[in-house]
Amino acid sequence: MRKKLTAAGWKVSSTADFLDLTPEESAYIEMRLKLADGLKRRRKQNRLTQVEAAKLLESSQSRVAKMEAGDPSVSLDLLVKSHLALGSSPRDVAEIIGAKKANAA
Amino acid sequence: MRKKLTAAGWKVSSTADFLDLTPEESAYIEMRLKLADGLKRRRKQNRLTQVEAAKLLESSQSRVAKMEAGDPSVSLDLLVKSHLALGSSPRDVAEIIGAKKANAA
DNA sequence: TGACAATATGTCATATTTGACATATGCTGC
DNA sequence: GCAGCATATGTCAAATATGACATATTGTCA
Repeated sequence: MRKKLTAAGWKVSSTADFLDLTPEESAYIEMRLKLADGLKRRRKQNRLTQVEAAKLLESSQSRVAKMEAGDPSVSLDLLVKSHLALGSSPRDVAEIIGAKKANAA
Repeated sequence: MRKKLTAAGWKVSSTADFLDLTPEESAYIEMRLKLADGLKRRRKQNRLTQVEAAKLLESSQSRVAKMEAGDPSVSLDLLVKSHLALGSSPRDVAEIIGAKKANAA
């Protein structure tokens, strides 16, 4: 599997090498990836499966998977709302966005 | 004019008294209002009119007005993208979100 | 190996968001 | 008063996001 993340749809490694994106575009995508990552961590903290989380969020397992993958079909709105619904405070969200990197481990 | 903000569409005073919203809902709305407010400040720092900002953002004056008003028809995506396009860094965005209040003056 | 749970991926009808436009209101200086 | 800008509000067709569903992949435990 290696370090081939290529976060779905955008072909972006969360490390650095973007394609030909403007700084704003990469900043935007990095923010999304950080939120996506954070969401997965938050769900696991709560010891929920994607199915259970989906129920809480009144959504579907597939969409939760897409959220956590940073899929382009997921909006910032949904990412942030999901964070709040899973117990993140606005300050938590701010910290996730402001943090240095999004790497998973 | 007084302190009657009632941020468009949602009937929310940015001070405190929401209607019957869940904590997550009010947190979400507060985040939006902070970003909306911050966007107006950012635009003014850059000494742009809404028309000029709209050109930069490849949008329209009316939408810029709605963004700054925190209109429900504006998504978090658009608010954040606009911030980045007007020169805010992700850290700036994080600070705006994490800040205590959104009051205008 | 197989069975089972968790997660991922693809598609689609519906719902929401978009830029654009018209038009209204406000705000200065005359 | 009335130009002239700047900002606000309402509407709409086109674009995008949504939950739901089917199906595929990936574990993991025996």
